[in-house]
Amino acid sequence: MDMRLSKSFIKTKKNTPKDEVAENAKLLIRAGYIHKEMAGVYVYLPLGKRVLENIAQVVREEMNAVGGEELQMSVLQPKELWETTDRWDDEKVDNWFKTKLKNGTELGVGLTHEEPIVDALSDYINSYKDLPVYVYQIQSKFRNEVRAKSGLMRGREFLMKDLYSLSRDEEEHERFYEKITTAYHSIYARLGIGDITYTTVADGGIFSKYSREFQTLSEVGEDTIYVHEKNEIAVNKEVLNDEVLADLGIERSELTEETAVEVGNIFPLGSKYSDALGVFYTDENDEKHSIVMGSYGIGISRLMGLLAEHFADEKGLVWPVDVAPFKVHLVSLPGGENQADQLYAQLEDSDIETIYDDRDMSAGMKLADADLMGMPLRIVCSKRTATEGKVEASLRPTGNAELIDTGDLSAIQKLLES
RNA sequence: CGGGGUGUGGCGCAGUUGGCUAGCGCGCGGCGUUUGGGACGCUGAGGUCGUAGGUUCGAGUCCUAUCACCCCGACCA
Repeated sequence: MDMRLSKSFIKTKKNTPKDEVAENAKLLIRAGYIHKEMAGVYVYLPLGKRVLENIAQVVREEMNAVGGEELQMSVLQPKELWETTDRWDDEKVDNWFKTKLKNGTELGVGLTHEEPIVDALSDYINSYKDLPVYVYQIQSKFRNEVRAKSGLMRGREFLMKDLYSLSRDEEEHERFYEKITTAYHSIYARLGIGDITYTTVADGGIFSKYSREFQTLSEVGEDTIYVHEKNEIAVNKEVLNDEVLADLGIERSELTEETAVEVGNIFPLGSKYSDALGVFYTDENDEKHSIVMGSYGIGISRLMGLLAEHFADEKGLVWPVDVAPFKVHLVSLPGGENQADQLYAQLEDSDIETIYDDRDMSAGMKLADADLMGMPLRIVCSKRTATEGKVEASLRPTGNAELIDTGDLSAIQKLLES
């Protein structure tokens, strides 16, 4: 992909709109990653789109690894399905976006997909041989939040991965529940927040005693959790009581209070939805059984906001390598244009994704932009480096510069892996 | 949905007790000089002041309504 800044419409900004307060949105707007369409609704510009895709890809790989099959549900949903499970009423679920067909038929705009998933899969599930089934999608969700805030962290339209499991019994469900907990941790580890993300005991709703949240420590979080450092778990403030402590076999005094961002939540659903929608399976003896379900969410766009804000420094964004829209930010300064052109061609031929700042602008502005945009590795070509037959490489997190031989792609690769 | 606040060129802001042609910085176009940390000179384009009513000789400024946005709270992935 040719990504020369001189040809792209992307531009950085010095000022951010004054009505944007959340640090993640401010940074991403200034750096040219997103555009604010309205409160809680953002447009993903080319750079932002690539970040979103990269995060989604990490999630996708881990979901596939535990047997997930990706599909895409519809955003428009029929009212009847939700009436079956008594979730259509605004009294029950108050953040629906609802709309109507020309003939007056009411429709829901997807905010979650338990009912439609069960309904769609009912065509394919009859026997015990058809189970278990693990399906997921990565799709925009719409929720009519009374108050959008915190930039990408709480929008009205947001990208989410939701997986649904349909198992033969509690035991089979349990096994998958544990497996996906492990998969979630792999995801957070790959995104660079593994060490500050805790499996957290949270409210289980009506289906089970507890659900599991995945909470990442961050001052910008909306949740308060109590971390048990030794056991590497946490308890959401909402459910912190003697009973929970007893269930977990821990003491109140061992917990420390932290602020965190919910980056995932997994729920045991029992057979509420499958029963209500009349979807069962028959076993070897031709006996009818309920299907045990679970649902598993990860907010992709929220993660983007969190990562943007978490890794940023006073100069701008700092992306983890796996998430960065481009791995290398190549900058040409006067006298280094030819050297940079050549290197760009080489990088293009290899699979090292590179954004090339070939604009005719002052050095200070180009270097500041490179910092702001936050690619992991910056390479500068200038009169100085061209004369020496070297290029200057510096890693964004540290800023430490070193000279490497022109065209030494393996040195570049090595730096990216460090 | 309760409380608080803000709407003036693309962005950030100023605009006096109502007064004359609505300013400034950044950004943008042209020309020239510059070039390792957000360069400079000259020059130019761009706004019926959120919207709709009203008061007044006269409204960015006062009144009413309305819309949008932000913050705190409640709620939520």
